[in-house]
Amino acid sequence: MTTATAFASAPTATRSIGRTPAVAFERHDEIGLAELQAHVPAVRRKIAQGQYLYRAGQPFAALFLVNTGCFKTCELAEDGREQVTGFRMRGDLVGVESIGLSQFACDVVALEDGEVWELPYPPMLTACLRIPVLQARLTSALAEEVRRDRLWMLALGTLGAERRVAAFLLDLAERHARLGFSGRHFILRMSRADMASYLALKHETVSRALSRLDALGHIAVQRREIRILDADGLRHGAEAVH
Amino acid sequence: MTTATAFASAPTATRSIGRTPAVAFERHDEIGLAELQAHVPAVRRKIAQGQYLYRAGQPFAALFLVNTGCFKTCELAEDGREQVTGFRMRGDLVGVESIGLSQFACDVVALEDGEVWELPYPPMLTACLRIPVLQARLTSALAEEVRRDRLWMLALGTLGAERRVAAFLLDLAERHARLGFSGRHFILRMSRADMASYLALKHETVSRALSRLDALGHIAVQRREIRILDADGLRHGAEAVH
DNA sequence: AACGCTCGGTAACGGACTGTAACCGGCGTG
DNA sequence: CACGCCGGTTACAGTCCGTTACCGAGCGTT
Repeated sequence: MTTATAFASAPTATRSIGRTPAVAFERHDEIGLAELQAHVPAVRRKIAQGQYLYRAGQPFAALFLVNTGCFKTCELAEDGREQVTGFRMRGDLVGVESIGLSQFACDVVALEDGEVWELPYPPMLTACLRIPVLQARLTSALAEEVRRDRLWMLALGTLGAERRVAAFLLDLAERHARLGFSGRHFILRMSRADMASYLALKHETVSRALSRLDALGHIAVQRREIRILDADGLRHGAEAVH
Repeated sequence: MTTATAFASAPTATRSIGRTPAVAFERHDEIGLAELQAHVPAVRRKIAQGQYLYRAGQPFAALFLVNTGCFKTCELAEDGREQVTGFRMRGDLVGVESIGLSQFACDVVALEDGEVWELPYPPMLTACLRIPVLQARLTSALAEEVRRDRLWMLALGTLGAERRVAAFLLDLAERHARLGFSGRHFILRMSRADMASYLALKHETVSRALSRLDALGHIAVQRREIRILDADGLRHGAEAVH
C-alpha cells in the first residue's frame, strides 16, 4: 500500500486504490521504459537476496525502477527505532523519498534475487525539463506516493490488527493482479517479522491474525502461501477500531 | 511532522528533522514568494475558521501556500474511517497530495481564520519547465512530504501514546521556532480531538499523556497553552514500544 | 441567573494487543 | 542421524490504551 507505480511496463489496467480513481494523465500518455531509456541512460543492476539496493547515508544519485524481485524499504531513527515502510515490486519506482537530498534517506533491501533499472537522477531531471510528459509523470509518481502513504497512515490509525492484516493481503493481491498474475493465489515474499513491522504489530499477532482469517474461511494459509477465498469477507470482516 | 515546507518566506534556518540534514539545493537557491509570483499568477484568499480550504472531490486546479493561520488535512475512507493526517502552517505548501489527479484527494479545514496564496497548478507546471530551480524546488517539496509522512509512520508504529504526544509537541515547537517564534512557549491551534486523531489515540489518552508530561515536569500545560520545560526529557522520556 | 452546549480533565474498568515462552517443522551442517 | 538454527505457530499472563462515565470551566442564549 506504499508504492510509486510509474513507467510500469505491466499490462495496462485501470487502477482503483481507495478513493483515487482519476489519474492525471491518460494511460496512452505514459512514457514506457523503452521511451524513457531514449532520454535517460538507464543501467541494469542485479541484487541478490538480502543485499541492500541502497542504505541511508549513501550518496543519492539515481532512482531505481524494479524489474524483478521484491524489496522492502526500512525507515530507521537515530534512537534505534526501525520500521518497514513499504514493499516494492515490478514497476515500482524506488528512491523518490531521497530526491532533493545528497544522501539516501532510508534502507532498501532485496527480499529475493532481483533486478532493477538504475536511472541516474541529474540526467532524469534535465530530461524532465525537455519533455513535459516525463516531468508530469515524475511529479505524479511522487504525489501518488504521498497519497499511498497517507492511506496507509489511515489504515494504521483506524484499523485493528486483524483488519490491518486483511487490508495488507488485499493490497498485495491487487498489485499482484495488476501485474497480470493471479489475485487469489500468491506467495508472500517477506517474513512474518517484516509484515509485522510494516503493519506496526508483533509477528505473533500477525500469525494469530492469519490463523484467525484462515479459521473464518476468508483465506487459506500455508507458511508463505496465501489463497484468497472470500475477498469481501476480508474487506468487511471486522469493524473499524472506531 | 507532516508538511511540505517550500518557498518559505520565513527566516532561513538550517533544518534538522530526524535523519535528513542535507537539503538538495542550498538555501540561497530557494525561490521566494516574490520571485515565484513573477512566474505564477498567485491569488490571495482568506479562509474563516472552520471553513474548508478544499474538500475531497472538488476539482483540483491549484496548490496553496499558507500565509497565516493553521489548517488540518483529513483523510477519509469510503467506509467512514477518518483521520487527521497533518497540520499546516505558514510556509507550508498544501495540496501536493492531489497533484496528478483531477480532483482533490482529501479535506483541508481552517483551524482559525487564515490566509493563503492560491497557486494555479497548470501555470505552475509550465513555469517549472522554463525555470529549472522552480522545478527542482517543487520536486523537493514533494519528496520532503514523503519523508515526513514516513517519519510519522515510524513514530505511529514504534512509539507509545505518551512518547507520541511528546514527539508531536517537539515537532510543533521546532516548526514554531523555524518561523521565528518561541520554541518553548506556544498555543495549540487544534482541539484535543484533532490531536488525538492525528496521533491515532483517543482524546482522553492525549489528556492523560499531557497531564503526565506536566507532572513529570517536562512541560507546563494550561488548556491550549504549552510551555516546554525540558526538551531532552520529552525526547528521551520513555523508551520505545519495541 | 439559569440553561444548554462544547471542550477539557479525571477515574475505574475491560479488552486488545504485547511479551514471554514453549513447541513444531524444515533445512543446513557437523 | 543428531544437532542447532530459523521461521512460524500457539498458549498464557501482563499491560497499555480504549471505553464509559462523570465533573468542571467557558460561553452564548434565553
